[in-house]
Amino acid sequence: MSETHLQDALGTLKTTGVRITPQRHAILEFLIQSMTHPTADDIYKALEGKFPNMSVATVYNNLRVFREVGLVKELTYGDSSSRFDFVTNDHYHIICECCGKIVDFHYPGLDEIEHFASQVTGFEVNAHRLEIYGTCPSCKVVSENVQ
Amino acid sequence: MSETHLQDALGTLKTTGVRITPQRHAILEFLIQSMTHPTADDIYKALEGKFPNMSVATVYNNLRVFREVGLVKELTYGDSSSRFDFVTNDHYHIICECCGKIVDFHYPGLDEIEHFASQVTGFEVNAHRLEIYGTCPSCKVVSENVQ
DNA sequence: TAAACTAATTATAACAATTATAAATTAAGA
DNA sequence: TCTTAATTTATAATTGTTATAATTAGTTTA
Repeated sequence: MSETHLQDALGTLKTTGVRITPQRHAILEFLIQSMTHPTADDIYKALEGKFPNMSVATVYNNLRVFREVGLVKELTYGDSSSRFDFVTNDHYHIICECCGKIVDFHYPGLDEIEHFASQVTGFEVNAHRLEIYGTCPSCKVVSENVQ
Repeated sequence: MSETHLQDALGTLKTTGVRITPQRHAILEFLIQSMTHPTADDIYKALEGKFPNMSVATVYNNLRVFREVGLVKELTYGDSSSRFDFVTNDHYHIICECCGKIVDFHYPGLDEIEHFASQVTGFEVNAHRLEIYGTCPSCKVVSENVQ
């Protein structure tokens, strides 16, 4: 399954005329198999072993390229650094305010609110972003024990 | 109306034991009357005339204080710097991907999706964040003329 | 009202994420 | 294989934000 994702992604690069370098291959592979929505630095560190000479700039450059061709989504939260998410089918994120964990969940599109906003503001709507914030099960346990 | 907001905000500061300084007064005033969701630097520049000696740190410190007492919301988008929004009643934002304009609109809460996410993930839900992206009316006109 | 205490401001330096630059390298088509 | 333009690397620069320490100013208490 993730193998198919990788093949699809490489196909996308080919058709959009983006060269497939070993670094790009590795970054994509890591993003696909990673369930943790890594930061640029996470990716850099994870690939240090395979590419001892890789520059941080390469990671940033390629994440931008991937974003531009629609393979990757950039998630910006309050904290300093962006997180990157390989785009598969549409899903939303729920984020633990205690430990920062991000969990995916699926939900039918919010067409209604998009339509409403478009009516009210006169904008032409393209997309939306939704996140839910709360406390994950394991942090809940911890906070109960503290009390 | 915005006068009331200011009074309410000052009241909140008083009850939470946060000192009301001229700088804080001015930052709040600016945030309330501003319809543009300014960055910290916008605020700093706007108050330069009134407070020639004010430090950027003061702006950041106070925005953090305001956020902590719930007067202000920090909005982080892809671009480098955060934007700050005086919290009135609940509203959402629609953002123009062309010119960056942010427009408020009201919509009933999305309790259903919060509840759903909570069920599916086991999180305890606190809040959510929703933004709509699109093209604002004036940018639409421009892009039509270009074609 | 004055003194004392504490919080806030200022100026500055430090930091960290990201981007720009230029030289060296390399993927991919002819 | 050769050529060319894209990519990588190494490094420096930039920028938003935070930390620090000294100064200033609100607030409380006597």
